[in-house]
Amino acid sequence: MANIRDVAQKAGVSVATVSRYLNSKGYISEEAKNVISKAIEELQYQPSMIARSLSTKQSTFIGLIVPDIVNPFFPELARAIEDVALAYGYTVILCNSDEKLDKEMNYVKTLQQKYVAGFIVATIHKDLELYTELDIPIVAIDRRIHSSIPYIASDNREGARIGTQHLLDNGCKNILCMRGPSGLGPADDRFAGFNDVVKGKGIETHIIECPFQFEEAEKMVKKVLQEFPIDGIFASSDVTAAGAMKAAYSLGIKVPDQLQIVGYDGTTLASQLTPGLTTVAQDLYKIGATAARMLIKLIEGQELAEPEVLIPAELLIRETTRSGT
Amino acid sequence: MANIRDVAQKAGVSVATVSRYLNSKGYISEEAKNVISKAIEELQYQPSMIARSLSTKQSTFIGLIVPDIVNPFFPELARAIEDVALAYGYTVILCNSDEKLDKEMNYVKTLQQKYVAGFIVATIHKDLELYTELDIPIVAIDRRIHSSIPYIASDNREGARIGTQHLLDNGCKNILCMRGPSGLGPADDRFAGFNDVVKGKGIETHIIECPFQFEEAEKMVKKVLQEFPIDGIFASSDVTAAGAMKAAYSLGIKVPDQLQIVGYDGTTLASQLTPGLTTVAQDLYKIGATAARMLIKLIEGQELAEPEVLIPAELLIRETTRSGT
DNA sequence: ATTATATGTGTAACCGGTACCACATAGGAA
DNA sequence: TTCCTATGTGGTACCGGTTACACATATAAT
Repeated sequence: MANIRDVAQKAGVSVATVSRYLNSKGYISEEAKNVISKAIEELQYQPSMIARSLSTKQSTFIGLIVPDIVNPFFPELARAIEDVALAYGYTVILCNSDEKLDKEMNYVKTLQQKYVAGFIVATIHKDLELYTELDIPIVAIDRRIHSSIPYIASDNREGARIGTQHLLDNGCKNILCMRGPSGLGPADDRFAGFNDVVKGKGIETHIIECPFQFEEAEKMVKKVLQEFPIDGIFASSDVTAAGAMKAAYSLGIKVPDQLQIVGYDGTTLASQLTPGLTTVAQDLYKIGATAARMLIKLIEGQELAEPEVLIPAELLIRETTRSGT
Repeated sequence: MANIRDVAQKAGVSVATVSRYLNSKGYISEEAKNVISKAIEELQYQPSMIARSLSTKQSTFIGLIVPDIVNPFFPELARAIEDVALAYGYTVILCNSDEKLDKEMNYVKTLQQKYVAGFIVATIHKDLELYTELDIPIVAIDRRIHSSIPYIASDNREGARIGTQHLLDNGCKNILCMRGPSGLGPADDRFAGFNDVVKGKGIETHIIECPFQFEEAEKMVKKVLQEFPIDGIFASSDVTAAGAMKAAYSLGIKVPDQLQIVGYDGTTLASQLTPGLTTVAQDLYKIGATAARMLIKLIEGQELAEPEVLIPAELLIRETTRSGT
């Protein structure tokens, strides 16, 4: 492949001039521009980003660290990030951490060696020096890392309020809340939102703490349904809501006639279940896109208007709640 | 950050020796090893992959080009690829092509500029010079690109045979085959497998061509179910099978009592539906891991034992077919 | 004693860009 | 005329590694 010196020679100018042309920096005559662009064309020259990175100590790589891309929450996020990254000329490196600290640390180190320009991170590890002491821009998605690190997520508390209110509006009096793992920011926020709405309304509530896992959720819900006359379930993810639907089905409980269910996340899973799952949708694409835009701003040295942005959630009414039928 | 010259100076040796130490190449005395490793420790030295890449014209980046990571088929694949890449010291760059030729070309060019070591590609564009003339290793997953390019996929034809046979074994006499887009390799293979089994058995068959899309599938199936007394459906993806389940539900047709359904892919979706979807599972993780291992072999200059590997598919019997209940 | 071979180390060119600095020229201001 | 500034270009050190080559020295083989 041709290099900048080949281009310079062919065009009859110096490498400095070619470099200026490539970066639109400094003065160049129209004549030089023409002759250089022709040379580039003829040689099919493509500048080496590696050489550029070595020289400028900058790169156009963005490291994306997520727990597991297989979790249906993350692909859409990744997609959004990739889309805006591409638009700005960046490429995305995918890293699965399994929430393990050593994998995260390993990735951060490795990618620093490769001069990544910045990180977008979803992690449960808070206040880590690994992140706070990083000299590269970083933004946190879904889960807050530290007050000094910009954070983008859905407005989980408000979303949970909307979902819970929907259950109340549909006449539920005996509600099961399947909260997510306590200590996990979004799960706590959603649980708080649920409580905000339910408090002091004379509603009977049952709380169980479910991991974001289908089989586990199904089992736990089955037990509760056998014991109590539950007429509404607020699940803190679509996956666990799907587990609840299966539990109801296996007990012969009709959804939504006898039991109404609201999920959370707005993943495609919710739309593909039968009956369609009413769910509080996070605008995952928007979260991802916003995160990417914020990171790129930071990379390019701009100030952030808002160090923390919450994307509103939206209720998608389908067939597991009555007003949807 | 310290560089190799700092290390050399601190250790009292030359950069060449340090480089040899880092790459375990050539002769180095134990004494030199000790003094260098101490210097590296003290300076917290981390070699720059960028500089190394510039010099060697190699990198440890792998470009992964998929149509859309949001398609539930790809995250597991990506995950597997990422896992083995990590184990071998590579990192994965995620690219979504939307099956668009210009996006693919753009990515290939961009990543070449960044010296990626190789590509793993799922594309519908066949026989493209873009890929066949590439001077970087490349492997194709799921869809064949060209006979000269190694290919890893599930054994779609055999998988379809297994799934279809299961329907016959359960007594289906009037089967709807929801085949995927014609011209798409895996879809054609699955359709062929279906025909292999059904041919000459006196079974009534109906064929519709469905995109891999939920709503579309639901609509098309609904129409067919209203017209014909279908008792079995072979869908060529889990997503379209989910659509079929919804169509049956909306018509009051009981699954599996009146209608049995077999999906394809073995995505988590299939396990989370109610009732659980019987499906022909591709071992996506194995496909991805195999692809990554093959690519890395190529990158490292080894020969491939098999230029084409088919991973066997497996029937997961759940509740949409009768032997599963 | 001579030659071959294994072991061990250093010098410096090179990868392909960037950017600082020097230098040239032209036109306008003092 | 002299000085200043805007415009335009070139030479080259530098980024941080790799590696070919030269050059040792020690030991074994002839």
